[in-house]
Amino acid sequence: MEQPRKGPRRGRTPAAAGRTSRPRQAEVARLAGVSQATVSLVLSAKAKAQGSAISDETRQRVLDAARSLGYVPDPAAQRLAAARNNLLGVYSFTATFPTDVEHSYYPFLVGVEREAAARGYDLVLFTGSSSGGAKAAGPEALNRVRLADGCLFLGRHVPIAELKRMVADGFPVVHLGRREELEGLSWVGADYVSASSEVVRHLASLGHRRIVLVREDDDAPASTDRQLGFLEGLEAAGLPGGSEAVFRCADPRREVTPERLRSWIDEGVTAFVAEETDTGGAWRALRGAADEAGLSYPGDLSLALLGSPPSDLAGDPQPTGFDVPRHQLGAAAVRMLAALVAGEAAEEPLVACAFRAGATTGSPPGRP
Amino acid sequence: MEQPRKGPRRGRTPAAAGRTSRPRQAEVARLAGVSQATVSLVLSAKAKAQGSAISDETRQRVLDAARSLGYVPDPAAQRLAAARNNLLGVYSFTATFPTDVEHSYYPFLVGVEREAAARGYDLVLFTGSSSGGAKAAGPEALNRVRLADGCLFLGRHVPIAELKRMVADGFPVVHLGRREELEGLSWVGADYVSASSEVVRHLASLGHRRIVLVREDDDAPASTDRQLGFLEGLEAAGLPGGSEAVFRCADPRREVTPERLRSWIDEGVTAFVAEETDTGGAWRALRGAADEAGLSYPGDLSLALLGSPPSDLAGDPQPTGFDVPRHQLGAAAVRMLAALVAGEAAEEPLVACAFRAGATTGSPPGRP
DNA sequence: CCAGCTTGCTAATGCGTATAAGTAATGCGC
DNA sequence: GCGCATTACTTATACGCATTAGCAAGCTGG
Repeated sequence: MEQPRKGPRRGRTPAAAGRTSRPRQAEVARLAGVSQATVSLVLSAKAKAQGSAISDETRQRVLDAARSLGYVPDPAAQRLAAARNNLLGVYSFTATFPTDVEHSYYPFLVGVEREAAARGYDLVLFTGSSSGGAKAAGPEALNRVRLADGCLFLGRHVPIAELKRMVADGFPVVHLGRREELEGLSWVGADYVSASSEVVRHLASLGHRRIVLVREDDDAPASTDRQLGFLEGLEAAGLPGGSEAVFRCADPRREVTPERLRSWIDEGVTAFVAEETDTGGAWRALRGAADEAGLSYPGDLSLALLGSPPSDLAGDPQPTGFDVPRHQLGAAAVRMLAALVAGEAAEEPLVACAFRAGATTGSPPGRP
Repeated sequence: MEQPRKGPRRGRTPAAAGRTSRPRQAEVARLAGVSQATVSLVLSAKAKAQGSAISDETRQRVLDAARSLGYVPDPAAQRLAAARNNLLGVYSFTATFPTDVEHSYYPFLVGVEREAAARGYDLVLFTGSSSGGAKAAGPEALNRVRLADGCLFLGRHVPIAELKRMVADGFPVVHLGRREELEGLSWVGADYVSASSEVVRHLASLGHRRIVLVREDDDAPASTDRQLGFLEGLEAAGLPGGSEAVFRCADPRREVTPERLRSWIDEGVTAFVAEETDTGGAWRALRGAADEAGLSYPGDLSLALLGSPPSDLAGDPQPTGFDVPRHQLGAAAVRMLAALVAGEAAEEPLVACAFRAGATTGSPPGRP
C-alpha cells in the first residue's frame, strides 16, 4: 500500500535520475543492526588508532555489511561535513590528454599519479581550457576544484587573481613550476641553479679554464636561474666570471657566427654552455657555428646544454647537461600538496635535476 | 576561557584548516535582506530561463550583495544537494599514465577528456594496477569507483563478476570495447564489420574478383567481426565467399609461404586481406611472402589490412585498410555514460572506422 | 549501595545548497 | 465582492556524512 513514506529520496530528481541509490551509511547501518553514527565511527576510525569505543564484534559486523553492500562514501558529503575526501584535484589549462604528447604535462602526470596512488589519494581531473561546453570559462569554473581536498595547477596561464583567492581562503594549492610572484602560493620547481652549476664544475674538472654561457634575451626565471647557476659554478671552480662569461643576445642563430666562435677560442675559451629554451636556439647556434667553422666537439671545443635537447635533435650525440626529472617533479608536487592538506609544513620546493654526462664535452685541446 | 560557544564551525578541523569561512548564501541573504532560498533561486536561475518568480529589483539586490561579498558557491554542497557530483570515473587496469604511450589507452583518453569537459563532467582516475594506496588491490578496489556518478572501464582483464554486480545495482557502467557476454552491460566499440566490408567492396570496385582473408587462429570478437565483415563485403559485391575465401592458421608467418601465395595467384586470387592483431602477424606474413616470391604490390597483387599497421612498420607505405577512431570511441563512451547517468536511453554503441585508401592496392594485373 | 568511572552505543545536529511546499499580497473575471 | 490564479517570496526539509552530547549498562572502590 505505498504509504506516504517519509522515507528516503523524496520529492527530488524531477526529471533527471540520480536514481539507484548507491548504498548509504544508513543502509549499512540497517543491515548491521546499528545506527548510522556507528557506521561512520567504524569506517572513519578504520585507519586510525583502534582506540574508538566500538566493540570488535560490532565493528566487524559493520565492516562486513559495508563490504557486502559495496559501500563507498560520497565525497561531496564528506567534504561538506568538513572532513576529507581523499581526492586531489589536478587542474590544467590545456587539455590534460593533448593530441600532441610532446607539448603536454604528461610526463609530470606520470609522477603525480604514482605518488598520489602511493599515498592513497585518487585524482580528479579538472579541465580548464577545453570547456567548450555550455560553461562559460568564467572564473567560477576554477571553483570546482574545491570539491577536492586540494589542487595542483599546471600551466602558464593560470589566472592569478583566482588562485590568490583560494590561497587566501586557505584552500591547499600547489603550482607546478616556480611561482614566486604570488606571496603564499606553494610551488615546486626544478633546481636549475644547482644543476647549471654542476655542469660548469664538470667542465672545470675536465680542465676547462674559460667557459662562456650563450643565452637568449629573456627574463624568465628559468633563464635567470641558469645564468645564476652558471656563475656560481664558475666561482666554485675558481674561474673568472663577470659579464664576459655571459653572451646574451636576441637571436643566437644570427649572432653566434663561426667568426665569433673563433675569436672566443683565440681568447682562450675552450667550452661553451647553452641555455635551454623552447626552440633550443642557443644550442643550435653553437652547434651550427662549430660545424661551419670546421671545429669538432668534443675534440676542438666542449659544448654543454643546460637542459634536454629539442626532440628533433634526439638522434644526435647526447649533449652534456642535465635532465629535468619530470616524474619526480610531479611526485614532489603531490607530496607538497598532501602536506598542505594535512596542515603540515611544506617541504623543500626544489627538485634536483639529473646530470647527464653526454658526449659533447672532453678535455680541452692540448690537455689530453 | 574558550567558552563552549555553540556557534558555527566548532570542534571540527582539529589540525587542518578549512578556515576562513568564505561567504555563504546565508550571508548574501542577510546583506540583501532576503532569505537564503531566494539567494539560491536567483543565483541558480541565472543561467536558466528568466521565468523565475523573483522580481528584477530583488534579483539585482541579491546579485549585488553576492558580488560585493565575493560569493562563490561551495561545489561540495551543490553536489550533495543535487544528488550527483558530476564526476565520471575512468578505471583502467593498466596505469593510466604509462611511461610507454604507445601501448596505452592514451588515444581513447584524449576523446574521453574532451567529451567529458564539453559536457561539464570532471574525471576521476582510478587505476587498477597501482591499487590506490593502502587498499589491497582486491576486488573491493573496484568499489571505489562508486564515488563517481558512473564509470568507464578500459582493459581486457576486467573482473566480470564485479562489473555484473555494479550493473545489477544500477550503477552506470560503460565498457570500452565490445562486451556482449554480460547481459545489460553497456559498451561502445568500433564497427569492424562495416569497416571490413568496406575494404572488401573497395577491392571489388578496383576489379578484384577473388579475394582471400588471412587470419590467425583466434576467437576474439575483434577477429570474428572482421571475418564477418569480410564475408559480408564479398556477398555485397557478388563475389564468391565460403570457406575457400578465408585462410585461418595458427602461425601465419610460417604457413603463408611464397609457394602458397603463388598457388593462390595461380587460382586467380588477386587480392589479400590481413586481419589486424597485436603482433600484426598476418600482415607481416603476407608482405614477407610477397617480397620473397618477388611479387610487388600493388603491381602484381593487392594487399589490405583490416586495421592499422604495427608502429614499427609506420615508415612503410601505408596499407589500404581502416583506422579505428580512438578519439571518437572515447567520446562515444562518455556520451553513453552520460546518457546512463541521466537515465536516458543508451545510444548506438558502434562507432564507424575511417577507411584508409593507402598505397598497397590497385587494379588487378592485366586490368589497367 | 551508590558515587563515579568506563564502555559501547544512539540521538541530534550542522555543513551549504536546492527545492518542494506554504503564505501573503495582488490581479482578474464574473 | 468572492473564488481563483499569479506573483514574490519564505519556511522547511533533504542531501550524506562527521561529530558530539548523551544515555544505559557494567564495573570499581570505599
